[in-house]
Amino acid sequence: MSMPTLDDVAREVGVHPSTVSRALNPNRAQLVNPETRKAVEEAARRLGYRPHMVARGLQSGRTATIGVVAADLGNPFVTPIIHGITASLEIGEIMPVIAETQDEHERFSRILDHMLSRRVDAVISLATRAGDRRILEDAARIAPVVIAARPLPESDLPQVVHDDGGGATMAAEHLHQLGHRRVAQLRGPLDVANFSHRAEAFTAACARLGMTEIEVPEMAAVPTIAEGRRLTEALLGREKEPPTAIFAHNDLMAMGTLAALREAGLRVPDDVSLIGYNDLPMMDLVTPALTTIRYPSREIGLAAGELVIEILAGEEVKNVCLQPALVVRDSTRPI
Amino acid sequence: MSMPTLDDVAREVGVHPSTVSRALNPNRAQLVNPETRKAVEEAARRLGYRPHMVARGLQSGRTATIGVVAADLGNPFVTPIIHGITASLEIGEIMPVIAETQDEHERFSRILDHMLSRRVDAVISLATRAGDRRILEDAARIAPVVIAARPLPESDLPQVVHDDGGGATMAAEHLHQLGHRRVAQLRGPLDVANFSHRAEAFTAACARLGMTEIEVPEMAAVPTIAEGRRLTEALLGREKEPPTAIFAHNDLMAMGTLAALREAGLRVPDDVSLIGYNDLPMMDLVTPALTTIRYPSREIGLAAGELVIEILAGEEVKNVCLQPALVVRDSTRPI
DNA sequence: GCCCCCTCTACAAGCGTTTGCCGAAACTCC
DNA sequence: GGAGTTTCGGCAAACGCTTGTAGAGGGGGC
Repeated sequence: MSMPTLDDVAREVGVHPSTVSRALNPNRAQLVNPETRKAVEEAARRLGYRPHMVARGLQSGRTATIGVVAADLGNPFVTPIIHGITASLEIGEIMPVIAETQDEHERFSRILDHMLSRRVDAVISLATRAGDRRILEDAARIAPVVIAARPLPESDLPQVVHDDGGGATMAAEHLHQLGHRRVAQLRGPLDVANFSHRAEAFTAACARLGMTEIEVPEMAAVPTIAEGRRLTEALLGREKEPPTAIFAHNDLMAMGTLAALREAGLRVPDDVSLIGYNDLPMMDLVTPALTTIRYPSREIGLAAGELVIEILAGEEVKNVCLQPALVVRDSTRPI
Repeated sequence: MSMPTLDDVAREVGVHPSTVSRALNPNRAQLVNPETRKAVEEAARRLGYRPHMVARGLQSGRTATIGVVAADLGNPFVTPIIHGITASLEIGEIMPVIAETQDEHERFSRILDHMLSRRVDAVISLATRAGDRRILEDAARIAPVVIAARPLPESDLPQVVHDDGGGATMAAEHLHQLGHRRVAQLRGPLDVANFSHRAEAFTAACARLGMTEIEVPEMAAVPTIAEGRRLTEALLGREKEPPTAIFAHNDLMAMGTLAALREAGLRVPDDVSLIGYNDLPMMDLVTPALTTIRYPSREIGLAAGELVIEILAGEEVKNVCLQPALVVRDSTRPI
């Protein structure tokens, strides 16, 4: 169960541990005689020596580890982001350490503490909410923090985000172009910046385009299928005449809307057009195939990983903002 | 950027670092005078002291970290498992370190090496293939290894798996009960034990129930939507008369089958019944809603995490085998 | 009043690396 | 052949923490 150390290899070869260390370190290997080096490598292989990254980390201050804070790994939206992160990190042999906040502030704080304790080389927050600003900025004084997926407005922290306002505007324009004039949006929790941006931009676009936005006073606590259903039911219950189109702040809620509309005897897109956000996997397979705004999840993850690598290399970095794209399928149609 | 250490706190209070260490360690705190302890805690808080887990890990040999090896985080099948793992690990304040093999053996081996180098306290392999037996058993001599999701047959390593044979049998029986007599299965890669078990059990059940199994000679390299489509097209191309029902080894392939059948002008379930495996999220939302065998992903993850905790606590553990369940929806119907 | 015991804290070693410094040997050059 | 340079490798400190040991001081029992 216990693994050989540098000392063991050194004893085997008959040299000093520091020599072994040098021989095995590509950057310093030219400091040792090729023959010794060969002998060391040979012995290391024979004994099955593996560097003790923990010891190295203590000495060097680097753990080749980054912390990834997600809100909820059960949400199909986050996986592709993490997938992107691990893909870009692989080159640097960095591995992500993952934790979930469940969107609870206190838990977020604990996780950040924990990660700093572990001396991760950097942290990527995918779970940022408006109220988390303080703890994130505090953490950033200890280790580099990258904000990804959910923006933190007006912050100096490096960010990898997406033009949520642009996406919501696309949605509004698409509906307008199809002739819709009475529309509604189902909002996600507004302390997640993506949703507040979407909400504002959509409302602004409605005003600009002369569409009537039917108020849906409530917003989702957690933007899930169940919440989409609930909000839709509330909307239908309140309005004598439903809107001709609904913009759901994400695809999950859109799925709930679909179910609620169906139950209310309304067909999509014949009676009501529906547009989502994110373009989750399989959204082309539901019926009707969902018109949505594509959110570049994997690319966000990739960019976040690359940003981290640049930061660790000491480079000057700039924020990244990726663009949405309208994906027209079958859930929207001309009025 | 540099954080206070035990020494800093000790200096602040005017005691020896070891006293600080004890004062801050709940298990040993009764060894120090309550007043000193109070002073220490106070100073630690004031300075923003955080224990250096790396140093502690070097000393204690424990990193409170486990390695999770997945094949591909892009596959919606694995996320719920990881979700379950992090949920169960949270209690022990253990965090998972994640890497992806992309189902490449060489990469798997590298990752395992890497994780052992990091001195993870244990490894959970979600990416096991038949050819990985050796490296896993070697690794298990260094750190506890738990096999989850994909079984490793006839191994002494602790496993958290699922009765794939039972699930495939359920599928066959369901089809038989609906009156189907000519059926086919689309197989995943057989060096992943789940698929070989499903394949064997399905074939056996067909024989037992007197159903004709139409051979699909090829199997998927990677069981994706595209592969499902490809296999289905191959099947349709070869057979003058298609089977009346198809069992796809997972839902992803089933989605591909659905598309291929539709393109060939065959309706599901009217012309061909289709049953998948896994019950991925949203499979109830596609059209037709997919009949499938539920795979308890989250529970597998939870159990794997719990198993790790027990192993680390030195307890004797036994394998876990969870049961599948038939989920009947709209893609199968009586002939 | 002496001894013993108990409570509390200090000391130091050790976990496995890395790395600056120094010395020994070998080589170069005239 | 001697001075200077290079090459190679050993030594030891340091990274921040835990923990066994030991010692100082105080209290209690007789």
